[in-house]
Amino acid sequence: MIRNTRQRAAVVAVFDTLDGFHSAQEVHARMRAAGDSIGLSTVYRAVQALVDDGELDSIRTDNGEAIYRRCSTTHHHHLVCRSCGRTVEVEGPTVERWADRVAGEHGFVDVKHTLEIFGTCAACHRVVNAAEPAAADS
Amino acid sequence: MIRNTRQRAAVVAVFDTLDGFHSAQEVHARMRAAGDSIGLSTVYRAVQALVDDGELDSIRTDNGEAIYRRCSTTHHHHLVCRSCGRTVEVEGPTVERWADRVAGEHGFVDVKHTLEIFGTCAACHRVVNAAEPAAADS
DNA sequence: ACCCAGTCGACAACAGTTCTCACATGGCGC
DNA sequence: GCGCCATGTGAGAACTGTTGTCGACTGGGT
Repeated sequence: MIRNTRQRAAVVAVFDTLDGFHSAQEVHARMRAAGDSIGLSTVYRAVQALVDDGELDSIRTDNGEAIYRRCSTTHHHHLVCRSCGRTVEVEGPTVERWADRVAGEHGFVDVKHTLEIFGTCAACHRVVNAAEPAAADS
Repeated sequence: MIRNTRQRAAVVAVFDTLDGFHSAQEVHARMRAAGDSIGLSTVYRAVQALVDDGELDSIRTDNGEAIYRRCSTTHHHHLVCRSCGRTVEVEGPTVERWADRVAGEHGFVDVKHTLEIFGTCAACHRVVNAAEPAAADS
């Protein structure tokens, strides 16, 4: 039997107030910061249960950390500055359709995708150029 | 300067004889099994160097392990079956253009992106359906 | 041959995740 | 409402994959 505990509800509540992907550790830190006493293990367990239930979506970051998000939130992607980390959320119906179509053509069902765009934002690009005025290396 | 060492060549050689994705640890084990004395750190370093050079392609498995494979240099994306791991390489000029355009609109330069499509391939979907003929759970 | 920067490899350190186990508690029968 | 007990909790240990450290080694330019 699955019990309805304070902690599990709290984890759900956190994801309700957040948009986008967040790691289990981040959620745990947030709850602790908010004065909510909860164990890290419990966050992991709750998050996994939620993924099992299909209420959360999980992917892995580049460094192997698992991040989760509420499924129902609007689907979007991230445009991340590789220098300062600034993130812009972008939507792309074009991409969604393309991904679904391509997957379908290969007989795949229940399709999800992850797309992250990395670049250097205008501000950081200026800085880099200033630091290396004439990049005539080697 | 990048030196041409026995170990680095050996790692490349291993990937030449393998198809599909393989973890650094697996490559290390394989080399050791083949009587090739090499350190785990060295395998990691070699593999990362190869990824930097664009000679290997890396993604993360579901449990956070990094896996690599020899990769054609042409830019493409992966359509991965979340059940059996079967991978199809797909290309999408549409997506490339979309990503560049969106990034440009936000002032980002030197843009790269990662896109992975996950789904259940036709074969695995049949198996799942067979295993749960009438999903009247609870 | 000599030099030395780049490399190697055993091992330690580290981060994220999972496991353990004693204790707490939700929910059911009463 | 009360008690039982299966289930959940939480602190910390353990585990796993990866990265860092550091003394020894070596490829290759001179």
